[in-house]
Amino acid sequence: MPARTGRPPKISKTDILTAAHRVIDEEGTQALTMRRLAREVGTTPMALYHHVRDKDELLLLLLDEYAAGVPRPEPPAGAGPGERVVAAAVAMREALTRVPWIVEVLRADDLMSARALWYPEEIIDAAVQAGLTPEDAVDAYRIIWHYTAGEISARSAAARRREDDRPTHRGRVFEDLDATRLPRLAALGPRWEELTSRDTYDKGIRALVRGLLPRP
Amino acid sequence: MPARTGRPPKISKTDILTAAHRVIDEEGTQALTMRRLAREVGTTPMALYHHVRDKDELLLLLLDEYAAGVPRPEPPAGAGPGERVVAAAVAMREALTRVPWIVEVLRADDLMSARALWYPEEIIDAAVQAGLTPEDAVDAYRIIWHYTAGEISARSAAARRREDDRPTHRGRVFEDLDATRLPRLAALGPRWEELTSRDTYDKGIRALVRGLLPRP
DNA sequence: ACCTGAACACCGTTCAAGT
DNA sequence: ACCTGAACACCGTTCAAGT
Repeated sequence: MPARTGRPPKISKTDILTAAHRVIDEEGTQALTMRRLAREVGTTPMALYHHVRDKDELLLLLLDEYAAGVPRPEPPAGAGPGERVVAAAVAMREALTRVPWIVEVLRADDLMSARALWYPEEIIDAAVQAGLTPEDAVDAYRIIWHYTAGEISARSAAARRREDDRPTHRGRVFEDLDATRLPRLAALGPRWEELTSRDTYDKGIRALVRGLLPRP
Repeated sequence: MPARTGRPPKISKTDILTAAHRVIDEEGTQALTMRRLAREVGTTPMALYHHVRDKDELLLLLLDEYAAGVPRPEPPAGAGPGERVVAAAVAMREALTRVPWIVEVLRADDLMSARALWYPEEIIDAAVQAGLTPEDAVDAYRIIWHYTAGEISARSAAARRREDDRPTHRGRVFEDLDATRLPRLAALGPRWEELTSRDTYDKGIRALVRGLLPRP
């Protein structure tokens, strides 16, 4: 092993990732810029590029770091395959809910940190146990993933909307619905806000499992 | 009606929206910036702010304009409620697929152009016909919406990825899977790309309908 | 009433130079 | 080997002034 030469490092990858994590946790994904991050770790924007190729790579590293902190949970003992799928999906959603920005990074590549692949593994395995072919089990996983990603991103967008309290477009639209063209919505109108703020993830995932797995 | 006074307009809202539409169609959402749009219609960025409050309002107007072009399809004649839900969901997804950027605008506010509310109306109505309470019908619609939004945005992200052909993170991850920890994925590994490029929207929506509506 | 110009406070990234 | 400075080519938006 040759002696390390040249200028000694001032900042490390770890410094960068720690700071990035902090910024995202405190102010959300859109606050994470290379320049902001540089300020946070006390260097110039360009120093960062010596440690990561570009912003995309930074996000991937962040994702990996986060995934490392998610423990692989045990499947519920004595549960049938359907319950195993539900448990894995609920755990996956739970893990992602605290970090909805990840869904945006992930969208292009599915759940692609090697450390988080436990979720698809468990869902696919349970689906095969339930009697699906491997191909159908992959379809089932992808359908569940699409549902989960959609739910998380809708919920985090709704949370953001509640924060800035300017009147929503939705509110204005629901105030003057044409009751003859849209009778159901017009009748539900006053309760729409309340009805659509309920957490229906569980209900949806159970419906999917009922519809996707063969009846026992 | 008083005579119009002052400087005659050089550009109209319609000019702006037409140009915006063109830019998005040709180069995608991320190409639509106020400055770029100004160049396109032949003015300064600031002139635009005389016609729209800000970029968000512009996106909402664009959404509305697009929704106006989506005809209200007839529910399939003689079909049961389950088939009506499937048909409406498939039509909704079809309408959105050509304009995936809309899903991002929509995410915060559900399907909130008054002109596109036919989709939730039809889905909720069919669900009530099938025997659900209005509350359960709203849940069913939202679950279907989350699934649909997730599917569309995953698919459009995948399409974008296919365009720039640098090797994907996913590819690298799937090359060295730990077969003892993740046996199912390791076995599927070589076929993952092929298996996850299939269109499974229909399969998912049918599973949801089976799982959400009471059995006939 | 409508448009312009200059300005503010930002982005990600490249490139050449410094220690 | 690692960091810096200046620069490029962008953003959305405000504000004061012009026609």
